[in-house]
Amino acid sequence: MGFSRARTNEQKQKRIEEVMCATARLYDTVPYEEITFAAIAKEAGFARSNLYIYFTSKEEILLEILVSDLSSWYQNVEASFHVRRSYALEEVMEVWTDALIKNERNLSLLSILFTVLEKNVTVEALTKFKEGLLTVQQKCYQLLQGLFPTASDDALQQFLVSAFALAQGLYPMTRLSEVQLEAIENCTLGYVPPTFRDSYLKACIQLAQGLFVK
Amino acid sequence: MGFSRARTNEQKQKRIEEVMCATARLYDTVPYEEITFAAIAKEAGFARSNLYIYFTSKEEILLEILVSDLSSWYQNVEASFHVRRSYALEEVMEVWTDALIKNERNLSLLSILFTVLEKNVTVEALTKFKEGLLTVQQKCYQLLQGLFPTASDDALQQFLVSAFALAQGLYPMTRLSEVQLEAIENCTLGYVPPTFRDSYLKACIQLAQGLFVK
Amino acid sequence: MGFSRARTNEQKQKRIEEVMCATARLYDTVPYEEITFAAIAKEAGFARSNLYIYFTSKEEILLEILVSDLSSWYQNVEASFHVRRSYALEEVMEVWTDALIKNERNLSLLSILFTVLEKNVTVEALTKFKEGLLTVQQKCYQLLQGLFPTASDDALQQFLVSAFALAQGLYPMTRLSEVQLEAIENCTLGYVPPTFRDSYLKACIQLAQGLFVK
Amino acid sequence: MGFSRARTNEQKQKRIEEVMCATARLYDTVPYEEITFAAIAKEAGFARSNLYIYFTSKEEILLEILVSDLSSWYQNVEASFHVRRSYALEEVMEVWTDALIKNERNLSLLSILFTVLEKNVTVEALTKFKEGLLTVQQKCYQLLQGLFPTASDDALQQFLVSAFALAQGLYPMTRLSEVQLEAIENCTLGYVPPTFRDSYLKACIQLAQGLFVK
DNA sequence: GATGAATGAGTTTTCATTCAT
DNA sequence: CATGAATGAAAACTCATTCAT
Repeated sequence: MGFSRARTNEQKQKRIEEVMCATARLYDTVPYEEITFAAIAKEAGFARSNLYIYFTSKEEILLEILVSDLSSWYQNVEASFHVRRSYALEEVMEVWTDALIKNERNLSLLSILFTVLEKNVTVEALTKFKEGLLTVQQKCYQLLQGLFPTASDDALQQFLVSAFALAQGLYPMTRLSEVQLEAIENCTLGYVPPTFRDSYLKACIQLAQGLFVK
Repeated sequence: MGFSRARTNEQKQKRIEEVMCATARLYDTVPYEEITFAAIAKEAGFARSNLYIYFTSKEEILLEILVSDLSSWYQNVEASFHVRRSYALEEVMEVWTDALIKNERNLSLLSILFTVLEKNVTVEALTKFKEGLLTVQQKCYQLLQGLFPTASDDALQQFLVSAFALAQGLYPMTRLSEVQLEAIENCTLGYVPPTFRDSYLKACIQLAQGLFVK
Repeated sequence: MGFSRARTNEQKQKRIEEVMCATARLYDTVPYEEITFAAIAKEAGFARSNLYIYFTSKEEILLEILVSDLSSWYQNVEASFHVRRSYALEEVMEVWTDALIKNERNLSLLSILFTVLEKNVTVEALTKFKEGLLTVQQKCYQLLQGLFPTASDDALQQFLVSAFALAQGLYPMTRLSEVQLEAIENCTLGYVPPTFRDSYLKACIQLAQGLFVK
Repeated sequence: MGFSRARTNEQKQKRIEEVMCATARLYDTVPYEEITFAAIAKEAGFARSNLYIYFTSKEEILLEILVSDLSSWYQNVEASFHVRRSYALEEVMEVWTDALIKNERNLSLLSILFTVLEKNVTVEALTKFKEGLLTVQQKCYQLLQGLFPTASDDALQQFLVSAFALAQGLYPMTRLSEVQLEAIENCTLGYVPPTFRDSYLKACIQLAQGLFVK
């Protein structure tokens, strides 16, 4: 009962997804350090040692989740532009931003991508991830190229890098834990944490101006 | 007795600095997870249990180091502008950027500030840190106000947030480990990692344009 | 049906030999503890669980290998004496020793036979092995009897036991790992590890003197 | 209650001895693979993690035990010869053999010294052990030199190596487990396991003849 | 105040073995 | 017969933390 063996490739794929789901659920509920193979196994409902068949570290799993999140984010963005007409810069940036906000886990994972996830992973796993990441990045590039045909290649690249870096840096400033909020309240100097949508949108519009400079 | 207490406090302060130095040294040489109370104690040359008198977690120590790094960064920036004359936006941004680059540990710590450091620390320690952080931030604000007197408060705040977020997000994209570099090389799609100075400077100049919009 | 069973038995025998070969290859290349059912299965190229049909522990496999090694060693020795003439004691011992040296794995397995292999094996497997071992031993006895017709039964038995025990004890003293060699070098007291051929030959000649005592 | 902290060096030494005793007790009662840090800790009555302060592997502990056993064996042998007179070869060998038999654990550890213990140990630990081993070996050498003044250096060395190798190889042939005994009984060919004292003594006397050859 | 021995909890990892297919 | 996913158990090891001195 309860547990059928993963025999065919599809079943195996299903197992992998079960692990990813369990990990994602954990990621949404407990702090990062509490995500261990033990916790994932418990959440997924199978033996810890069984996980080793599919993954070799939690970072590997999280990278897999991130690729999937990024892909669906991109599809979201792309879908918003299928109509054949030209868009104002502000419109484009709003779509871009709102698609990001739609999947918070995506933003959250991006925030620790280079500092945590990529630092604790084998070359093989990272190569696989990068392949996926660069694919999305390239699609973004082509999409922007279509939307802003007058922009130079360099400017587009520069925008992409800045827009991602900004998202990665800004997001954790705007999603604060209880402890962080309390600490801010305790401060004598006033501080109002930024809102992601507002700050990111404004900054992106500003950065996007660079696309139209000769 | 008053004298004795002062002497004790001095000694205490000296101890604290020794711990910070040792931790900073470790941070510069070993990966983050390898910084443990055991390692710090060994590096500082005294008993592990002794550390508990001064700090309760490694994050607390790193926050302390970060405040100090940020302060000296700000002093660097400020010192560059003591002359009484007006500066071009590009000039200001270059100084700002180059001062950041001067202390890489500062950038590195900022990159994990909100995602790692602030998440594993007591309210008390975080409050103390935030107090220091906000002080520096306010000084930055005032400095920029002096340099760009026509900019609105909101625009200045928005710039500050974006500029910091960008630094935090961009830096780890540009300082890659061996594994990261190897993974990139393995990829079929080409990818050239951005340079911090170049990308950051360009983006900041772009962001700073927002200071002059009505 | 009888044919089919025969065919099955042949296949089974082939499988067994594949396992033995794979294990022997492993034994020659990796340290003992790294020889696991997982490693053997991988080396042999079939499923781990499949091994359980043929063997129940790695020691069982190694015992099988050892019997085979011992047999071929004995054949080697015997073949050297097929000529109808009498041999000097020294000559006999040289042949005996050189045949041993020819198959190092044999010596290596003998060195752990009583201490490791026989301690981790079922009675059934051990019985089967002992049967093979005693057969070889008896042939040795008869060969020596032929070569030294004046020697008493007791003396021959005593010689055989000593000669084997000596080989088992001496061999590991002469095949040292990197770590062992380094440790020896580090010692303040000088130590030159013995050479197997030289030490064994001399000792055997000495032991064989006992064959001619009344 | 029950457990005072090891503060002074003597107390620390006492702890080390407690660990060694516990390990020795285990060695006498359970098969080798069952001697783990967990088992030793349980036997010694302290926390497993505490063991890591004193030792880093069970082999290290067993080597320590072996040095101690060897030393007491040597003292035993030496003490038997304090009288100022000359001894017959047979007498010497009897003393030598009986001293060996007195400490069975010594013989048992020697039997796995080169094949098991020395293979799973750090260079540092092994160096320390070898230092001790060579010291005993040298004393043996000098003792034999005194007893057999006409023997050449080479012959003495050769004898020592052979005598030790023989002990190491012979002992496990004579101390058989239940399983081993049962397997022998099951065999169609008869086999009577040798007795250590008898076989070793005879072989040693034979080997010692080599001391008087020019 | 400083020390370092001692602890307990926890994680990672691997193995032999089973069992459904 | 053969497979390989799944399991449970256990080993090695490390860390933060406490506590007697």
